[in-house]
Amino acid sequence: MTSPAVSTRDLPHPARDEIRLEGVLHALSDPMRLRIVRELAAVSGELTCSHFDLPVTKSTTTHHFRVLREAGVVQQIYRGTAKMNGLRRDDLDGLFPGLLDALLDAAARQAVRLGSA
Amino acid sequence: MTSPAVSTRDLPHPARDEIRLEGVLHALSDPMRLRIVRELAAVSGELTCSHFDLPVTKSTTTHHFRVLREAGVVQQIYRGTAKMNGLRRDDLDGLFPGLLDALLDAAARQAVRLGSA
DNA sequence: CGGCTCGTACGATAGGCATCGTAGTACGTA
DNA sequence: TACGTACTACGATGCCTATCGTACGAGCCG
Repeated sequence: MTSPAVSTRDLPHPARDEIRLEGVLHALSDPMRLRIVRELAAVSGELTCSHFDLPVTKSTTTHHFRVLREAGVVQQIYRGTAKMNGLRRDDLDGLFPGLLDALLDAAARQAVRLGSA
Repeated sequence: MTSPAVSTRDLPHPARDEIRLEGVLHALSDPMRLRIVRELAAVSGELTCSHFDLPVTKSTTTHHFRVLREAGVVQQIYRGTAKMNGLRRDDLDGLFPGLLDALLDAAARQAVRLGSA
């Protein structure tokens, strides 16, 4: 090896300029993925895949994370056996200022509206 | 007839409380529908279905308008043979403040980024 | 080394959906 | 009434996708 990479495996991410609004909206139109993004935004850091306790199998969870990554919503890197996930907030805010916050706020409002008394 | 309705045909719309964020995002994740919404926002009024010159057949156009209506994004009423379409801006702004503007701004920025020099 | 955990890959399946074409309905007008 | 316009309904088609199960690979630990 010539470079001390974090891991031997690396994952394809779209460049900032390749991120499409339609793709982002489609990625966020799935309840599971919207939930993942909300949790990531709440901690404003990185989380492992296994941190999320979703009501689907691990195969499906992997699929959702890939959709989010390929849409440019999250960034993923391997760290040992774990895979860390983080929101691409800088890129999204740069491309679509205010959009992510508006989406998160909308999701939070809907959660309050539907989930509580 | 007991009521002077605008038309004999009426179209089912979701009530404001029934509008779901995921549905709105899904509706807007299609390029055709995003384009329709952008045009509606630009005129801030009502437009007929036939006003839109989309690169799809009229069947498909009807389908897209129905998706937008059932998601709660647009409101439709018959006026004679024409069907008028308008954004449900008040309802969307009430449920998700700032979201629609952020989405329209994001779409405009992407259009500039992709479409012009 | 042996096993354990985390995550992936692949195939299958079932459902959704964007698109089309054709046939039909509602409304206005000559 | 007869015709034209605006939109709809329905069926077909092909693609995408959310889900699962099983088998596998990569890295840690005893």
